[in-house]
Amino acid sequence: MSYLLLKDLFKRSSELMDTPVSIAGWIRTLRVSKNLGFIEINDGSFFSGVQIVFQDTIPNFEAVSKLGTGSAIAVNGKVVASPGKEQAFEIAADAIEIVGACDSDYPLQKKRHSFEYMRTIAHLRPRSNTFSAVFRVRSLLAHAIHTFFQDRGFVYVHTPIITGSDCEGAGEMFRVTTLDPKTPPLTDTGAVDFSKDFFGKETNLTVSGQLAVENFCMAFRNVYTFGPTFRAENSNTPRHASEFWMIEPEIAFAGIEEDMRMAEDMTKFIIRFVLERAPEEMKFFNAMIDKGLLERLELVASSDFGRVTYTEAIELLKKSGRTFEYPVEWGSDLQTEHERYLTEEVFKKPVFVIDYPKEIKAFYMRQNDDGKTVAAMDLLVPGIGELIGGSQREERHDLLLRRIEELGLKKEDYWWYLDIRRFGGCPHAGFGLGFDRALMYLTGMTNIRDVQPFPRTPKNAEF
RNA sequence: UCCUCGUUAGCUCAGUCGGUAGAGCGGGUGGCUGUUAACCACUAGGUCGGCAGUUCAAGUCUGUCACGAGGAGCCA
Repeated sequence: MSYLLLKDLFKRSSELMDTPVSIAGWIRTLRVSKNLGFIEINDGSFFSGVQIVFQDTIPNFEAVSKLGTGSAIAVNGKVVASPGKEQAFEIAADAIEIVGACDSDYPLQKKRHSFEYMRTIAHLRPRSNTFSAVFRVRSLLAHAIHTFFQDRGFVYVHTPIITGSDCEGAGEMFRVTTLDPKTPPLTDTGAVDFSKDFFGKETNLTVSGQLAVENFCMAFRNVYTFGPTFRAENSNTPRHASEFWMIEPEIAFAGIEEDMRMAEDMTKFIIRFVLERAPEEMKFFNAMIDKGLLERLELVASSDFGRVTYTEAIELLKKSGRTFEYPVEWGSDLQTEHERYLTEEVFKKPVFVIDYPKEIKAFYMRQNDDGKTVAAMDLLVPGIGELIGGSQREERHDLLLRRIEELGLKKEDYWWYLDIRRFGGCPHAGFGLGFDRALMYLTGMTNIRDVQPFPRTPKNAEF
């Protein structure tokens, strides 16, 4: 048995007019009077649902009339022009099969629910308009990312999810172990003996694929990793989750300029890709979630991104005459309020801030000739602030080693990372983009928990 | 982790000065031949987040814990 997807029904509606079709989906709403009724079903393949009209001439009229929202049905019928105002066509049903009835305590109603409530029914929320649209766009955005890089010859690298290095340096990690927490093996000094653990050493879930992807970059030139990352930080904000996806491209024989060009091209590409392929969803977000969304995305997709050095940015902020909650001073990191001022009020478009003080950036970023700054870049965009963070990597073995020692890191932990600086090292650069945050930016959704299918946050892993 | 605000019917909320609880939607039953969050009538449904305290009396005041949301920090 094969049912037409509603996506295809809508695409081919004029050609299918007055012809028989079979469709299947879940009831969104049902209205019935004495001897005719209306059902709207949606199968998740398309933003809109389709209206089914049924008369008491179908054999199970009584049973169908009693169905509630959420029931699964299959319909044989004919595509006909609709006299109603809300839709161009509808399905005149010849037969309706009740595939799966829905208990009366189905929690999704035909009205607006709060996002907070929807999070408590994460197994059902993809059946609602907003979440249905969010998760179709999420899938599309992943497609866009892969298309952008694959079309440009990048090699997709599956960097490990379980890592043996605790040196990725980006926050608290989740430990991976098969040891019994009640009676772990102990060393002579009483510490847990991880040499007896599954991998023979301490292992964790990855917080970033960057160090691994840099190695592959030294073999394939242009690579990217796109996968889940994990942070055990107790962050309780609408922008943080304990599990999230990151995109991390890395390019060899290239520097910060090429890195920025790639970031700009990719940002514009994914926006256009989603606008073109999910116009119904994007219109819905613009109307119901975030009124300025389409205008803002069009602006970003069509403008040349600005450039400013960190030092210049500090000057601009100091001269702004604005009082910020956090003081502006060379050497301290830009706060969200500073970033938004720069991109929204000074430049009024996306802007790269480059050449940050080395003290506030990671050890692997390439030192500039001034000895004070590193070749780092952050992409700031209106409405959200930082979207992408990247850098040219330090390819000079001696300088990288010195930086590791300055920061008190253990060079033994980085032996393989340092090795690629000895065995044919070359200038290379890359960036990281939080996939879920990019999706928030594209949809106007303001909480990361509402763009992830089953979000993991502190104290929440119910689903 | 810190600060602020919340938690009352399945959902969204109201509840006055402290005096034993209300609406809309949803559910159930019935009605209706073109509906669009259909409509109309009837109806069931509550340990007011937990625990302690003040009081003759607590949904209402106090303390505390849990959970949720927003802001901050950390960051993606």
